Amino acid sequence: MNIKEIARKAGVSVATVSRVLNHPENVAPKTKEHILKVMEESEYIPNWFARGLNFNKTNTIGLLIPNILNPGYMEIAKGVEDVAHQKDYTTLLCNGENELDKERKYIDTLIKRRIDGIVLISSLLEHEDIMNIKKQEIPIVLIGENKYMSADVPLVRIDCQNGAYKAVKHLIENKYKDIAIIYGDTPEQENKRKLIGYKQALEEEKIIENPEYIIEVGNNIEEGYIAAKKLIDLKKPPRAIFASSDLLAIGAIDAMKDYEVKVPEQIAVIGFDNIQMANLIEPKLTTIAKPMHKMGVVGARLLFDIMDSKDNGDQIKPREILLQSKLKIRKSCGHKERIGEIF
Amino acid sequence: MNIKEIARKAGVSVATVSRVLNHPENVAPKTKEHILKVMEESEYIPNWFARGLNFNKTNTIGLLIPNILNPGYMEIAKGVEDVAHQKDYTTLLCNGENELDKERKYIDTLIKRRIDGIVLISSLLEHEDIMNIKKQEIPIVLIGENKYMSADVPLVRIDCQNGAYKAVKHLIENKYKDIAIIYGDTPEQENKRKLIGYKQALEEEKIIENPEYIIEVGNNIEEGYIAAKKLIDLKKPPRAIFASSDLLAIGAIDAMKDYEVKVPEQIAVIGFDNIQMANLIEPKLTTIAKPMHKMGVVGARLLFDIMDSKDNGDQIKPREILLQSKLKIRKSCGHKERIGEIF
DNA sequence: ATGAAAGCGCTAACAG
DNA sequence: CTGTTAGCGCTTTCAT
Repeated sequence: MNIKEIARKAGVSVATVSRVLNHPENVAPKTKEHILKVMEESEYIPNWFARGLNFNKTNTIGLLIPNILNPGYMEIAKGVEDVAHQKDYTTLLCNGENELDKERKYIDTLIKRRIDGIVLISSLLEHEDIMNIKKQEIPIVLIGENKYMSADVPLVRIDCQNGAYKAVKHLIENKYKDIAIIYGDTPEQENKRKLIGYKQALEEEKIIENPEYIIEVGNNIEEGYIAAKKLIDLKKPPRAIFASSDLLAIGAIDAMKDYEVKVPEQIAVIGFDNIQMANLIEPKLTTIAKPMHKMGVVGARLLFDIMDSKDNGDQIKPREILLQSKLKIRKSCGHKERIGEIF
Repeated sequence: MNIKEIARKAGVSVATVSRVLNHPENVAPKTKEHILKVMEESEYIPNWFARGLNFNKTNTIGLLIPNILNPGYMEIAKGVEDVAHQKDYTTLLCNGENELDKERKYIDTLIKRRIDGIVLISSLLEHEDIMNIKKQEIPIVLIGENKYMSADVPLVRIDCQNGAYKAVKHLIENKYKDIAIIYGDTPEQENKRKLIGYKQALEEEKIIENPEYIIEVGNNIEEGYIAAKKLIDLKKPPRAIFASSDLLAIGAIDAMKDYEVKVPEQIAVIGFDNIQMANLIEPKLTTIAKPMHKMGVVGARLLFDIMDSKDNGDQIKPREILLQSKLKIRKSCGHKERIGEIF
């Protein structure tokens, strides 16, 4: 069933049929009605390719994420999708699986399919890959700390420094002074920022940094465990630990359990990320929550802004949008207040 | 950059260029090399729409799932994606959000985009929706218990009856006899099957059913809690509970904690689904694990089979594929053996 | 082995 | 307000 047949059945020209599809205001109401009815009856669906060939637009954006099984990333993805869906765009979700090759292959696919824009979440792509995309004149925005970063690509990210600062401040407000940090996220940039935030908070309170209290590790539960063990074994162990990720914090708490150090009575632990698990372990983990969904929403909006301005031919300069994280008070820092929880 | 320009640059006709893309064996090696080089230099990317317009094929399948934030569904999705990706197909992931309207809208989008096949996971779609898809001659397969089910649409699902049977058998093997069931998943079909499996196991062991031990509820933590409370309060409480979902089991365990009933010492609890949380609560939940990823893989393979046979013009009759679940022994049933866990 | 040309289904400029 | 027609970029017969 194609436009020609509809035209024939309706006794009009293909142009008129096409018009009711694209500029219905330019068609006489009566003819329009009639054609619409014929379309309905014939269950006509305009050929996607033929339209695309004319418009050169797919109404599709590509979204590359590192891991679709990670609910955190999917929250961002949902944010992107929500915006896209509302604008009648379809989202092509690509699972890079944290492998550069896979990511590259997906980008190729996206370019081949002539998607209208790309959102990259924490991707491993390098300068040349990004340049490839830009060469195709495909609007692009990065969400989260990507491996490649520069001022010429728009970026939405979390203010990790401030997040870390807030975390440590919270510890201090709860009368902890001997505060250690276990840090070591990928990517590097975030690490540094968190460390800076930590130092900033200490400094502000005139607490002198203790190098023994600063431990850099890889980002997983095991290393959190090991690091915490080290801290416990110090001559003068800290009274509180700021872990730069919930995974590390969970590892740390695990170590405390094994060595019978009470959390938070003897040592307080605060994490970062607010992963689901944080609310399930005992004691429930106080942590810094990142606005994942919002990142997606803001990133997608930014992308659409760029796409629009590209359509209008005006130049838009790449922006960096900084989103703030939020302190989520639970039990692991012994604070009196508590957020209401499900069970 | 289009085929015409390449032809001009290479000093050949567009037909020849097109041939090196589609039937390279029909082009003289030398010309081929040359054209390939020109393409490379010009960074030529064939127009997706123009090709589609000729081939009438998108190399894309649609995948509708109820909730992208649910890692369980995403595991299935990953299975589908893995197969598709390997076959050089792109997957369009649609987040139905458990709303019929949204699902319908997505299906429309998919049909409009002329995707080559559809995988539906636990969808709410009804008979007429499915018929709509079939009318377009789009191959389709269902994964999991969908609202609409009939023998004329291929289906991949879990053998819930056997899963329930295995769960109850496990309890019996651990010397429990007074076994209650709390059941109430969506969708209905699964419920029934689990109840049947439960009864089957009891019967086999000549255990007489106690109607007080059979409680039907909605599928959430709270109702699990309430149901467990009821069971505790019985004159003769059960010694073990089979919950038809981990959510219910977790609610039940929660109730036990509140009313100081020891799990598994006083009452054993077994769940169903093996959600992530099952491994995080205390005591770790023994449960029935469904092969989610495999469901996706098998479903996708089935879809590609159908698509292939459609291309070849041969008829394939709809099949139902039944996948088995697996007992995951942890702590909540007091079994001696234990599966090794991460921490 | 290669080229000319028709056609895939639709849109839009142009003419009326 | 509507019809005619020239493309959009590519594939594929049919010649040569």
